[in-house]
Amino acid sequence: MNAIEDGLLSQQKVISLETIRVACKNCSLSSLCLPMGLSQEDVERLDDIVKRARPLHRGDYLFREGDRFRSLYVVKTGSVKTFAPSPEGSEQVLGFHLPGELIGLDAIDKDIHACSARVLETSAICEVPFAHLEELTASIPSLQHQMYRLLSKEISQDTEMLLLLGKKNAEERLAAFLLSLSQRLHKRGLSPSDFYLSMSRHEIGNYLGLAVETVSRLFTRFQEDGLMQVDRKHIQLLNLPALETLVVGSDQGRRQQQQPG
Amino acid sequence: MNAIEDGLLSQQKVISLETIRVACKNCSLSSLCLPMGLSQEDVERLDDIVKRARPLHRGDYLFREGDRFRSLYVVKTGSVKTFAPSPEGSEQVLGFHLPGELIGLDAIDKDIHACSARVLETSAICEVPFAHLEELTASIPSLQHQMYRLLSKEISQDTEMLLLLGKKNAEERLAAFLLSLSQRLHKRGLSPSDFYLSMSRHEIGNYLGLAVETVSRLFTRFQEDGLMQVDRKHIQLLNLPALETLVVGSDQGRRQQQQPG
DNA sequence: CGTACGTTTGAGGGATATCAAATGTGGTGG
DNA sequence: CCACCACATTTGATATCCCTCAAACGTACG
Repeated sequence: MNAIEDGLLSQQKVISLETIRVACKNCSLSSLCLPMGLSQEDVERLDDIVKRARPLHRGDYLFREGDRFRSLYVVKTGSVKTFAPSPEGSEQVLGFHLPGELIGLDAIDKDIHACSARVLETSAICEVPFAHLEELTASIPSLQHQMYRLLSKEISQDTEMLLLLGKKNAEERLAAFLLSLSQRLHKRGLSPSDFYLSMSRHEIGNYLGLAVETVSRLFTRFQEDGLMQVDRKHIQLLNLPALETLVVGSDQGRRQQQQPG
Repeated sequence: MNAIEDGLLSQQKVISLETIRVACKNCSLSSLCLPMGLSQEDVERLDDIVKRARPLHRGDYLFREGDRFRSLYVVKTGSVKTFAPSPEGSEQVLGFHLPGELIGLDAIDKDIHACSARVLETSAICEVPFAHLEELTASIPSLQHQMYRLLSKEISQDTEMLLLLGKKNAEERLAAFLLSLSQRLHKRGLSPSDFYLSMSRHEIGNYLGLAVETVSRLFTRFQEDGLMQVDRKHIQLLNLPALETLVVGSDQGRRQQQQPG
């Protein structure tokens, strides 16, 4: 289960690890290399279009807002944040991207990047020229389906985030954030309860729609409550079930619902 | 420009209105029927898979959360809301869908609907069986590209909404909501400044992450300020430029930004 | 015509932003 | 290696936006 995305495995027939290994010989795009039903040949075609990962460093840009859209990017190791300029200077952090995750899908429509992507720590990133990928998907139906699923999944994730920002209070938001990181790292075979944050408190707050101070206070509180151990960027989640309970909330963390017709 | 989506026309070579008319003879999916480069034959193939619009009434469900995913839906006339159950009873309104807009893209990934779609007023809705559409896109490259763009566009829209919920205050949110409706209606050839709201104040509040009372008070205030005329569900926007100014905000409507590395 | 519900308006309180300042940390240059 | 600076984080005090509670009113529908 290590380097493999849950969602991609589910609903798919079992395939040999060999197939995966070959497809990922570039460690290129675990998200894309799993479309089942690909022949060895197809897998190699997919692999061929992927540019090998080059190491990037903190602060480097994958692309900037306004750039022409050319490629998707897959995080191999490290992490990346995407953010959009809010009118007038300030920014909205749109997401943090961990190993195995795809960046740039939102730019297909306009053919221009509407957000910027910046590397948070030394990272290895693969580039997938979209034009090539698109050609390939036209001739490999299962790959096409995979692409639809990836795009659709991105929409689902945004939807979840909308729910978070629209309905959750500060406590629930931070708990959800921590659990999300935990689960995503776990999928990649890393520890779900012991990890380093590559982003600042400021960036976390921005992402969650909270002030830095609120984030800081919550970290302190969570620690006091025995939910986690915080040491600078080093995080240890001591009570995952409790965090999950927090996220669900008593459902009255904030605001109310609407009624039928 | 009437029944045609801006975004779909842009970046596309000019085509004859005839082509569009044919493709839309079902009034099926104006969002999908515009992929340029389709032969007359292709257009007919696309058209054939679309089930004709049937009239639905307020409260009818297009699908419910948990339903197996089979089709996308295109609003022909009327309006639809989508909403997801928040854990424990309450709901989060995810979106309001006006004529020409597509519903259901988020369900492709899991093959199960994660949200419900409910008709807000008597509406005509077209159904597009996704399996058929997918087959078709495999053999018509430009249609495939169109699908990618539609999915991508959905992501961009969610992203914008994230920014709204994360960074805007109540006033800015409502102004943005009104402008969004205005612009989308305008695209469909309807008045951008005079329309009826098919959703309740409650639903608007839920969607925007605000309490009903706040929405109501803001309507009152906007009216006092001469920005709009409100009579029950009937809305007249009297000062679109001023609303736009409101949306952009002085950029300090709420919260702050993060800093570089 | 009555009941239910959607909307509006008012009063008050609470969650979280904002302001301010102390402390901790990492990097730089002397 | 230390002094220094910039900045990240934490902590405290205060302000404010918006939610919550409450009630009146309007409207729709049986």
